[in-house]
Amino acid sequence: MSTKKKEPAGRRNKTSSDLRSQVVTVIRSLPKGTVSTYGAIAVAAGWPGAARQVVRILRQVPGLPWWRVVGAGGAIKLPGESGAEQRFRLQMESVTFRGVRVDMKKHEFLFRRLKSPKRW
DNA sequence: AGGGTGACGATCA
DNA sequence: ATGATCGCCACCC
Repeated sequence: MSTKKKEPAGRRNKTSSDLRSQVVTVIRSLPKGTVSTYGAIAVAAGWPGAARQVVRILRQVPGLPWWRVVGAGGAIKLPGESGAEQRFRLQMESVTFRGVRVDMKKHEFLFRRLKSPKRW
């Protein structure tokens, strides 16, 4: 074994395409009338801390229910017209707001045990 | 190689 | 609640 490279521990070494497909799957699993956050999706996809990548994927992959993904606390992060459209689409799915943010108490989709004791 | 960017997120003033 | 800062990650000059 010559020059064996060590991978930084703790970091996912899977290719971005793997993670990307997982993120896509997670996003597509969001039921109508529910929402999730960039960060939560990253965690659910096994990619904690990669909220920004979730955004990138969201923009790059067509056909995803992008409007069901909001910022932490239910904030609409999309600027301008796009943000208005997102809110409109959500309200169309009976998602309610509390001021400028989604009422997460009622609509946030909880993925299977993001944290919590054993068993996922 | 080096630096800038973003639909982020948590923390602090 | 608002704005600044810092940490994070992949992508694009």
